[in-house]
Amino acid sequence: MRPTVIDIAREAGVSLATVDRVLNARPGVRDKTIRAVNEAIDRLGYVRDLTAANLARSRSYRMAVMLPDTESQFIQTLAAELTRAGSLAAASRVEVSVHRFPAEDPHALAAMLSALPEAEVSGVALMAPETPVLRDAIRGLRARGLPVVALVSDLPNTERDHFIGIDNRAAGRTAGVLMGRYLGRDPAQVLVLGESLLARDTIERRRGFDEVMLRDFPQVEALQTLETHGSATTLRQVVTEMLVNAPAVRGIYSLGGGYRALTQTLDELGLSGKLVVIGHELTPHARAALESGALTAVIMQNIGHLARSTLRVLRAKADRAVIDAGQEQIRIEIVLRENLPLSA
Amino acid sequence: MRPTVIDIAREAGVSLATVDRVLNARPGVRDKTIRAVNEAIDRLGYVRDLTAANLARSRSYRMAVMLPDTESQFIQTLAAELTRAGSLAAASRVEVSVHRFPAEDPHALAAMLSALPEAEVSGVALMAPETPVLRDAIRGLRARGLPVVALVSDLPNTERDHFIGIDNRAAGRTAGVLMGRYLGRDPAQVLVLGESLLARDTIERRRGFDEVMLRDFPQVEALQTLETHGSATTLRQVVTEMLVNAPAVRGIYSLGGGYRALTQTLDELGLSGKLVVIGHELTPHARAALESGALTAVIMQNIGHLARSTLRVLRAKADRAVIDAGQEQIRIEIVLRENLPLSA
DNA sequence: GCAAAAATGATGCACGTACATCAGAACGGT
DNA sequence: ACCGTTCTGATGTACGTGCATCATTTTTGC
Repeated sequence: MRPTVIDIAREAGVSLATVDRVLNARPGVRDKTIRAVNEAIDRLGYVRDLTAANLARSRSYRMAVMLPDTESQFIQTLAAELTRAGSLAAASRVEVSVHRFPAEDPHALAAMLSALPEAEVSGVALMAPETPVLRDAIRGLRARGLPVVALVSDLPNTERDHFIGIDNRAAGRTAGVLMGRYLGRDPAQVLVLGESLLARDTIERRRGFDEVMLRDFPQVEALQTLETHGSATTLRQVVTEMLVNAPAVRGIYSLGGGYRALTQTLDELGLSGKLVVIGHELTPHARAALESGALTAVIMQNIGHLARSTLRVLRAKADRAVIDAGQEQIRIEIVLRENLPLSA
Repeated sequence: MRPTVIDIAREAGVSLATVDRVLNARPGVRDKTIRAVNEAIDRLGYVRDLTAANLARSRSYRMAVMLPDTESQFIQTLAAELTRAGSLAAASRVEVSVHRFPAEDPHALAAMLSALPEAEVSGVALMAPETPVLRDAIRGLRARGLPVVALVSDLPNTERDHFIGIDNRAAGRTAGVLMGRYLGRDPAQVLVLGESLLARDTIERRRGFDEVMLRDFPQVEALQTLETHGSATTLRQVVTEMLVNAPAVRGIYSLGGGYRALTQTLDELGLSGKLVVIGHELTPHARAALESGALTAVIMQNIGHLARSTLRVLRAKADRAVIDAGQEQIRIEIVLRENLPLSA
């Protein structure tokens, strides 16, 4: 049988109340006694039963997740996965509420954060660009004792407890090295597409991509980022124009999504499968394009993992428990047709 | 507040005992009453609190894992990760015992399996080649009500409940496509190294590799697998001999580990960084070789994930709970220097 | 050596469910 | 309407820990 607190008390020659005080770091215990209890714990190999502990605490966790109201495939999937992870975690007393804020309005987000019902929320995850207002809002949350984690895009200069996501610069480097090696030794040009030049993740990826290109593949010229503003028409227009006028273009690097418009355009130009095309995020269209050969590789982060990790980390932070770094690290995954995951 | 069984009883107009009978599918409840209770459950959105349930059941799980006694880096890491995952899971009443069996003796494994203390074990995971004896042993375990999962290498023709690992053929294809594209359009030869030609995973990888090579890269010739028997001396000998005599060799595909001897040999020949070298499993030596450029890419499965997944799946099976397929799928990961994970 | 302060003990309820027992109610068949 | 069977209710204990209260002991400061 597993030892319980009662066994510890007997072994250490103290009362149950004292063991409890030691276990929960409550005041009013002499150092000597603390040591005696800890030694008993070690001797018996006691491991606190979390299920019982949580039950007794009758603690439940409500995690608030703030996402921009952008309607990109990525955000939508993330929201869905968070909700799904939340419904599975309901059995462990974790509830998730996903909130959306106007993407371009940091003040609105800050207002939402300070309006969170203090007593009912035990953790906050947010995906937002770093602004002074947000920094203050996060400091306010932390002051109220709430753990805060940055999601997808880091907030390095704030007091966030943790970052859950990938290093986008490294992701860009990864895309770069694949592009460079796939293109080979001959001189070539690469088209770079981005929805918006302002998004931090896009900038970071581009920076990583260029870094590798300049260092390892001087024969490849990465052209200036073409902005599509998320519009299929714009994308088709700029891509067509570039490809018709620049025959040296042998690769396309898409910093974001927009696979449908891109593959369609390539198809129309009769170039499907003839260029090295690398993008980010494995959307359903990206899957199809990988399978057909229109898309060469996708750099992705596992969104389901992202969602589960968020809940686990927030919970661990709320409990002041340790985090399994290995489990929570989000990998920069390279997806080819050959290693396509079976499901989303 | 979350509804509890008491709320359900009140809502359905029945007693707590009846709700309990319905929840746990115990006999002695009329269909009509069952329906009434289930409707109340739906109306209130009741979710059974697993922590309380398990506590009350005072249920604990002992999972037995059977691994071959091979001393490869991979197996050792797997064993370590399983133990680690087990110590973390101890807080949730899960215990893990890792057993080793003589790699070449299926009868010994079968004997160990049938000797498992029936009442004290609630799940079995095993990594072993499929043999008739093993098939029978697994059938025996299942008959005793124990869930059985295959680990790393599948046992498709047995009654195992689940397989946790990657499709090695797809992993071989992934290595193949990287090799082919990295080598470019010029004719080239590829050296293929394997520790043993008998291991099922090795065979599958080789098959996947050849499949892609023949289909997509006819200009590349994959040479016959050179057997190293896990010996550094043999490896050095065969690799040196081949590389000196065959100047057309521009790539090396290592079906298993043995990175240290390989990079050392390449170094001696002054070929470090000049060939496309692709291998499997991210050992500490592989990390170093990736960082130095001696190794081009590694195809891996996340061993920590493997271990955690094993425990989660066994537990879910023991509880007859549903499995989150997305979370349990082990990915075929491509690791380059650019997307090296921070830790193991 | 005494009072005040600090440390410890004893105890009991709470958390949400599992499970067992026994009494009593509703049911179906004759 | 009677009986036996099948359902249902009422109740209590248990699981391992959290947490609070109050009594008691030990330590500390002077």
